[in-house]
Amino acid sequence: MSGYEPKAVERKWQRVWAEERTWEVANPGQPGHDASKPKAYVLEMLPYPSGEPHVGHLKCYAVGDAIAHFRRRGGFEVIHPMGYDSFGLPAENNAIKTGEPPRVATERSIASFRRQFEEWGISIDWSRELATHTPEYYRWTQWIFLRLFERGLAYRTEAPVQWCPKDATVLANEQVVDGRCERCGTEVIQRKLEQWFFRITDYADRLLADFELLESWPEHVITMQRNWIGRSEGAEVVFRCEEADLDFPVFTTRPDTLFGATFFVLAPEHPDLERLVAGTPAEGPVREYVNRVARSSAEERGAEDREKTGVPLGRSVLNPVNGKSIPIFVADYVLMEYGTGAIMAVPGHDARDYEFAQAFDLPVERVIEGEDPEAAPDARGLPYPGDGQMTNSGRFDGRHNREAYEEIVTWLESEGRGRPAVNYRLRDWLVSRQRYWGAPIPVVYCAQCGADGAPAIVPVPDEQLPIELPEIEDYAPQGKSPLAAAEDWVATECPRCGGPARRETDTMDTFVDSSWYFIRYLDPRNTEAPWDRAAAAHWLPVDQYIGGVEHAILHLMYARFFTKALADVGELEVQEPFANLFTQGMITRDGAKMSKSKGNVVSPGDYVERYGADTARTYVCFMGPPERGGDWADEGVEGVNRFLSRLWRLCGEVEERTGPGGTGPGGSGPGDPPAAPEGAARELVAKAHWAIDKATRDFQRGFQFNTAIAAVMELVNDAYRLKDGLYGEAAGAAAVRFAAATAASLIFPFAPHLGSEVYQRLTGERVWEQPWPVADPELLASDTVTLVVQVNGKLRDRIEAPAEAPREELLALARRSEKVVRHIDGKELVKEVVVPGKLVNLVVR
RNA sequence: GCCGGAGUGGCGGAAUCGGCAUACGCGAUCGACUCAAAAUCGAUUGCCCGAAAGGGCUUGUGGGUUCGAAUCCCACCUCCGGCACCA
Repeated sequence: MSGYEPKAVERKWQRVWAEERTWEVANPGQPGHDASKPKAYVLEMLPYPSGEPHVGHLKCYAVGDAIAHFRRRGGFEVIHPMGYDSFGLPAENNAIKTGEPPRVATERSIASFRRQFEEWGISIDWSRELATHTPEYYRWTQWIFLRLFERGLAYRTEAPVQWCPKDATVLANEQVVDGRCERCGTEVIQRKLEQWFFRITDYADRLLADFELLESWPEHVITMQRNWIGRSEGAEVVFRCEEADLDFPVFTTRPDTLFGATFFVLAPEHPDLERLVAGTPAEGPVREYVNRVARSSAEERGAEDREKTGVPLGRSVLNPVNGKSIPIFVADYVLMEYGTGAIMAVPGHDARDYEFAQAFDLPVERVIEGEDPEAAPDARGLPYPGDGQMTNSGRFDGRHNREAYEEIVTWLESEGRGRPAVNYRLRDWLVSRQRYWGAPIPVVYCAQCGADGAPAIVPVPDEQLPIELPEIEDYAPQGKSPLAAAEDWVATECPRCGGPARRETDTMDTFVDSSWYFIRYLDPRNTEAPWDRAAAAHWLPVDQYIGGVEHAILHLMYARFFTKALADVGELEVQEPFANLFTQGMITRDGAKMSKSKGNVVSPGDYVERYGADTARTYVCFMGPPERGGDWADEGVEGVNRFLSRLWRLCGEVEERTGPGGTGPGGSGPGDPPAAPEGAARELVAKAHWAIDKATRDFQRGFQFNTAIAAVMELVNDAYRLKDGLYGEAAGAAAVRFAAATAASLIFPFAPHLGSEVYQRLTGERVWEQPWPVADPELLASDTVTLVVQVNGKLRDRIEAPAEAPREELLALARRSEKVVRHIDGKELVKEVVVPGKLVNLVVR
């Protein structure tokens, strides 16, 4: 066995795994299914295939694969599939630029991803591979759309939506970041358009409540989703405008401050504005203001510290609690998207309303006693957002606001002027896109079936699915989907009346595709149904999901919504898709996010080529705790490569000095530890058991791979330190062989090729077929311990002491120490603290 | 502003229950091997004083609890992430 040449070794084992289909698992009832084992579904987020995989992919799949291997050897039947999220804008934008059809570029990229995953040696069940852009897959995406449509969970309506002018498509709220398109960074504009939505808001409460059902998710991901859903409890209160004969409901979380409402504000987009000011002197100024707001960007409007602007309407509403008439304004600090697009303004107890009142010289009234010394610019200590005794509030005066809260709402309800209400920040999920490279929405528009001049929306029957994407020439969007140009495809027959109809030309957001792929893996070749229910019931939920934290809201929330909706439709038996979630941190280079423009992109392929996949994989797991980010350092890669080479050479030396590993079965065969080791042999065998124990606990405790790998490094270091004194006798040689085989076994989840090779050479066995090793508690314990002796809490000496020594003996040992004597001599001993097996602390004065 | 997370050697990081701070890796220095270099093997490596023995200091800052604090409590500072005119 010569020097460590990863290429040949890695290819050798990859061929074995491919030929023997080592990582394939069968569904219950199929041949090859092992019903004796508990199942474990280990899944990494599927990649979006664009270009080549980057280091983020390497880390995600290296981490996931380590978990999959650990679970397999822990006795689980592990399903570990792979697929591609292959619809989406980048491929289409590339098509617009180059004329190359998106399918061609996408499939080329998929081939490249698949090749690299194989080169990395990821243990994937390739029989379950899928790609979301294939008709075999999106047929069922469309099928699910129809189930949601039947239930009223998919609907089409006109609404103000976020439009990206560059990508010429609408975006989901979640895809707008700081007023800009998440993908291309272009400022989005608001447009009023007919679009398709999924009614995710119906599930807001369940999405919140069912965090309870999750086993282990990072707390911050749950918090982010909770904030995104943004549930607030309060009341809806109706303010009446007599002059215009209009009722204005508002949402408030503070009905206890109703008596302090001194004005009223509508959002510039409020539909009743026009009616309120038509033919009045305010008409001109209001229209001008609304237009100015409409022209301003979301970014400008949302800017912090922005001065409050607005225009009075010259109209007023009645405060339902005291009948006071208060003026109406239009102002852009009120958002049409939240609540009812109208607010009651309580400047005495709300900072924003206070600012507006200052700018427009409006009265500020106190209705809650108390003050906030920091936040209050006003001499009276207003605005005061806190709690306290009510005042200026009619019959509620003197009551504590929290106590009176419900009573006020009940009273309003009895008057017909209000009711308890809950509001969410979450909006319905806008799923239609005016783009080509996505799953067509399976409905047609039929004028004949329609009424009042509006065509009817007719769903395509299941048996006509999939509605396949037509081939087209020009992928550039022109404000409507490029599909609209495929006239032959658009013109169709109404499945209901048989008359002429036109197909929907929008396609679905790619997040729809990725909201259910983890179920399709369970039965990926089914042509009769999206999945077999028994198969889904067996494998779901995903036991361990792994991916980037950037999907904390979008993908993870959509997938949760889909799972619940599909359970409601009767297709699934679980309420939550992912029982445990692990989010890996991002790898940076020179402290910066990798990007082509910065020229700091690390290509995994280069490192796999130079050092081998095992080194690259082990390195990304060794950089630091995998949930945290880390900076890529070439020196670190070399350090890991050095360690793997050391293990490799140790294996070669063991073979040379003690003969080749047998091919016999286990038992007391090669690679087993000596029966009763003594001295250095015992020390090394004990170290191996320590490493087993440490690595096992690190795996179980949140995947602390960096310290698990460090433990194996320590084992190899000790083997190097001790080996030359051990080869001479049989027990010593067996100890070295056992140490090296154990290191191979423990490193296998990270470096599967080297782990397999070394383990086989030393033991004749296939490491992945061996159960995960178990540490022998007897070898973990040692006869003596290092007793730490402190004087007044300061370390003064370390003494070897019998592990089981009683308190008195430890104290005697401590007091006898010269180094200790020096510090206690001539002083009064005040206290003696003894922690058996660990430490003695002598307190003197 | 609100909600999370984190501050430990020259660097990445470890210390899992309040008990040896700095495991492991990188880097650096020295030695062995070599004609030489690389590779490899071995030793040293928190800071300060000291020739040494030894002593003092050290986990963002300041205080507290405790025989004992990186770890618990209080106040503050800095950095990172998320949300942000959400009524």
